[in-house]
Amino acid sequence: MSPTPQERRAARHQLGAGPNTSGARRGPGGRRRPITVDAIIDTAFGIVEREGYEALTMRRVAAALETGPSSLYAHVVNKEDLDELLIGRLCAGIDLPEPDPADWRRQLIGVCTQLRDQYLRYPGISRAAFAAAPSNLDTLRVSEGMLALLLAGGIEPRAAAWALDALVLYVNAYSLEVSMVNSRLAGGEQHWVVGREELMRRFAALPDTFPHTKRHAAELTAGTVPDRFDFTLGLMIDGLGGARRDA
Amino acid sequence: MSPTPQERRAARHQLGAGPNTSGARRGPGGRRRPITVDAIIDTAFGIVEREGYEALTMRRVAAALETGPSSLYAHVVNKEDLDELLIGRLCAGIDLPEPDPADWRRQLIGVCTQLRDQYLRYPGISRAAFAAAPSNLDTLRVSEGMLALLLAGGIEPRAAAWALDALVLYVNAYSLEVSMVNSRLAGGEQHWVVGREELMRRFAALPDTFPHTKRHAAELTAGTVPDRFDFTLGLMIDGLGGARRDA
DNA sequence: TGTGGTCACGAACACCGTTCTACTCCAGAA
DNA sequence: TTCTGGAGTAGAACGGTGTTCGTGACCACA
Repeated sequence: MSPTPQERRAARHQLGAGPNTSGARRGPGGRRRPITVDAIIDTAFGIVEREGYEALTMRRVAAALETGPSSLYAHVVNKEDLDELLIGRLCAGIDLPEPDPADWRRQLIGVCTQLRDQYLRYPGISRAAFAAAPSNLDTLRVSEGMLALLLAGGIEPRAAAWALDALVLYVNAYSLEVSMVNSRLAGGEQHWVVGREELMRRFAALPDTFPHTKRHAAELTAGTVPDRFDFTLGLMIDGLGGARRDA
Repeated sequence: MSPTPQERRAARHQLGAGPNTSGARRGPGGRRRPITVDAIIDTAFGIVEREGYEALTMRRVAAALETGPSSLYAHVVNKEDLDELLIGRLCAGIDLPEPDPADWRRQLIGVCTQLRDQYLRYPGISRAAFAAAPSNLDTLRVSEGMLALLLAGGIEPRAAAWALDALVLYVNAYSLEVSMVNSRLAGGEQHWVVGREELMRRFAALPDTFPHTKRHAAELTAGTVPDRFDFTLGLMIDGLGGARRDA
């Protein structure tokens, strides 16, 4: 009766009319809490939050659940499937505002910032977001919300659709890069990632083949990381100015 | 006398004043061509070009060189190091135009397009570009060239530096996503990636919770993939309009 | 001719995702 | 109450990964 993992995955991509099957069944005697998809997702999130996406392994999840790796495959098709479930739940937690035509830019930036913060909370998970198919219902929900904001801002539908793609892609890429740099800063003792002042010193010490990089070493290394995020989002959204429907 | 792989890596990041050591040493009797860093890079590129970045394995490279995996570690520190070498050589092949203040936008788009085409020629290799440190001299050369174009366009240095980051990040992300979709289209027989018409049909069949996605299914799936690339680049570069130095 | 050092390579270690197969345990039928 | 079937669990194993260790061959030079 309970659907096989493959069926659940299909439902996730096709139509959300599934019965949801949220009744977490457990034995009355409570001998040992049975493995559920939700339990798998929870422990997976815990691992990623603590040790990063690189550490997210089927074996690690199974060990945290005090079982063997093979037990997971009764609930999850794949590691790829697990990734998709994680991205889905992450997207499900995003607040989508009611579009306000007078404030759509700030609203849009707010959604992107929520996404970024969630991605950064689980370092490296945006790598899984790259692989997530666009037909997943949870990610589609976020896309729909962002599309609504763009349309409320009077952006022409075709430009809105393409800008949506660009924004989502940038948020993913930004989060992935920040996560990678952070993890290398934390993990390696004497790794190749260097601090800002060291990077600036190194830029200034470059040969004369790099005149602009040398001269503007200060600007190149200036600004906090979130500053750059806001800057780029502004860049893209302001670039949409020419694509207004009423223009 | 010949530098250890670690020393070569350090030289790659610190100063390009190294003697280059391009003399591919080989035995006069020519019993068997010795393994060189260049030979490793060449065969690695071949593998990625033919079978994608996922197939790039130390063992695969070693097998193509008719040796064991451990033989590579005398010339290359790591797989990460090999990745960096690949990105470096790829960047070394990029043509950087002499900045023309009247044509800097087209020139900049041209450089980005070159990067994209190289990334797409070696599917999935942009994943390695994400991990490449910005202190690599070859990637720095490309950054320098793009920075020169932005400055020639009269963009304020700080905005130019941040826009540079944003552009490079977007090109990487775009290439990675396109590569992933392509590989899934080619590899899986009945995979989850669906064609455009099927995706549009599925969008149109969504429940009423997705009104905008339903209504604009045509726009959402319209346009070729390179069209979207040019659109986003234009978005970002046009958004720079307000950051002109002379404005 | 000897010798030292560089390089190559087979074997092994610890991991990974995934599958096969046996086994437990409980719900429902007789 | 007993039997039976099936769902869920788990151990062992397969083929793959990056990386290291120790051994061995080879060539340039003293």
